[in-house]
Amino acid sequence: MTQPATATTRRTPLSRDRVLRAAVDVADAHGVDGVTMRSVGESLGVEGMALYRHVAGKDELLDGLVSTVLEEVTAAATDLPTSVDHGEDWRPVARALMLRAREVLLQHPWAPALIATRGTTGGVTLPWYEQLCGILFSAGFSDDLVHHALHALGSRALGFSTELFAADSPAEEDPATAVERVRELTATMPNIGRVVASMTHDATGTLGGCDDQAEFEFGLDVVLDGLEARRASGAGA
Amino acid sequence: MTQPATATTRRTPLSRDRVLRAAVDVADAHGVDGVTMRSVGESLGVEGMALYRHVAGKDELLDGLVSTVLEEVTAAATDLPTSVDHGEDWRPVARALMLRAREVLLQHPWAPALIATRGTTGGVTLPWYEQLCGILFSAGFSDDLVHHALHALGSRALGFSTELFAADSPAEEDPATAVERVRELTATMPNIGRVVASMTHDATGTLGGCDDQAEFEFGLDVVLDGLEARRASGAGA
DNA sequence: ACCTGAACACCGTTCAAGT
DNA sequence: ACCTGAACACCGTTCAAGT
Repeated sequence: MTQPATATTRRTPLSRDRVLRAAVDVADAHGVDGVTMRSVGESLGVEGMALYRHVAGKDELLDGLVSTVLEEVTAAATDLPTSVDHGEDWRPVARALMLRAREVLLQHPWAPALIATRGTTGGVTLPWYEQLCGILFSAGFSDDLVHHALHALGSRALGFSTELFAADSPAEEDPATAVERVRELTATMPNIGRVVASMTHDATGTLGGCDDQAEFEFGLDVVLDGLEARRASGAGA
Repeated sequence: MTQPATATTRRTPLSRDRVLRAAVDVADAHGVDGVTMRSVGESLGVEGMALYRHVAGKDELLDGLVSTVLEEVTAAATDLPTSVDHGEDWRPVARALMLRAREVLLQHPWAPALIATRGTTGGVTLPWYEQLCGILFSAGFSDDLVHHALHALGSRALGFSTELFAADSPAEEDPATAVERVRELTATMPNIGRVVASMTHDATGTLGGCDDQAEFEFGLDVVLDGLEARRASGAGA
C-alpha cells in the first residue's frame, strides 16, 4: 500500500516552487480548504513539517498560491499583442487579454475567492498590467484614462465573481416544479418573475440557465465601449 | 475578572438570529478568521458548543454571516425608489442603489471575500434585485437587457473587489524611496511607470494614492452609460 | 429545553533529534 | 543540509451529563 516514490522523485529536493505547485494541484483537486501543510506535504511524499524549510507558514503558502496562479495569467498573455497600430481598434486586443486571463482563472475555481481575501496581489501582476497599459497608450489613451481603465478592467479580470445572482436553482430540476417556482416568484416579485419567465422561453427551456461566459463578455464589452467613448471624446474622467 | 453578565442578559435565550449578529460583530472586530464557534460563544457569554443548538455548524454559520450582511444591503435600499417616471433618467436612481449597497459592504470589509467563497447568495438578495429590475423595466429596458444588467450590476455591487491593482506600496513611504521605486519601475515597465508618474504629479504628491471610491464610481458610470446606450438603441445584447 | 464538560480528530507550528 | 517525530495550542464536532 505504502508505495514508495521512485528513488529519483524522492531525491528531487524540495523547493519553494515545487511546494507551491503541489499546493495548486491540491487546491484544484480538493478546494482551498483541502490545502493543509500536511496534505501538501503528503502530495510531495514528505511530512507536512518539512514545508517550513521552504515557506514561512500557511499564510505565505496561500500568498504563494495566489502568486502562482497570477503568474500563470501573466504567462498566458505573452503571445498576445503589447500594443496596437495607429488607428487600429484597441478593443479586440484588450478583449483577448481579458478573456485569456479569465480562461486561466476558470481552471482554478478557488482562485478568485482566495485573491479576494488577500489585500494585494503583490507585484506578479505588473507585467500583465504593463501589457494592458501598452495597448491603451498606443491607442491614444490619456494617463488618467489609462489609470481608470486599469482599475475597471483589472478588477474585472482578476476579481470577477460568478453567479452571485443565482437563487439556488437546483442543478436538476423537474420542469413542473420550475414552473411552480416561477409562479411563486412572480406573485411577490413581478419584475424578477418577468426576467425569469423570459429566460425559460429560450431554446433550452431550462430555468436558471445563465451563461456566465456570455454575461462576462457582455459586461466586458460594455466597459470596453465605455472606455472607447471616453477616449474618443477626450474625457479624462 | 470573570465578570458575570447581568441576570437579564444571561437569561435572554440564544437564537439563530442572536448568534448570527454576534458572529457579524466578531468578524467586524477580528476578521473572518476570528470567527470561531468558541469565540462567538464567548461573545454571547456561552460555551461554543451551545451554538450547535441554533446553527448546524461552522459552515452554516458562515452562510448566515453572508445572509445577514446581504439582508442589511437589502434593508438599506428600502428608502430608495423602486421605479422611475416616464422619461426620467434611470441612471442616478440605479447609481444610488449601487452606492448604497457599497456603503453597507464597506462596513464589513471581510464580506466580499466571504461572499466570493460561497457559491450562491441564497434568496436574500432577491428583494434588492427586484428593486433594481423595477427601476430598469420602468425605464423601458427589454427583458434581455434587464437580465444582462442584473449580472453586470449585481456582480459589481455585491462582489466588488478593492485594490487588486496596488503593488504593495507601504502605507508610510519616504518620498525619496518612492521616487526611486518609480524610476526602477519605469526602467523595465515604461507604461506602468508613466501611469504612476502621472499619479505622483497630483495635489497630494503621494504615491499609490488610488481613490477606491472614485474608481468604483468611474467604473459604475461606464456600465450605467453603456446600458443606457444599449437601451436607447434597442439592442437586446 | 437548553447549556456544559470531556473527549476526539485534525490543523498550524515549534524544536530537538535523526540521517 | 534537509527531513522526521513528538509535542502543544487551538479548532470543529459529538455526546453524555448536568440544571
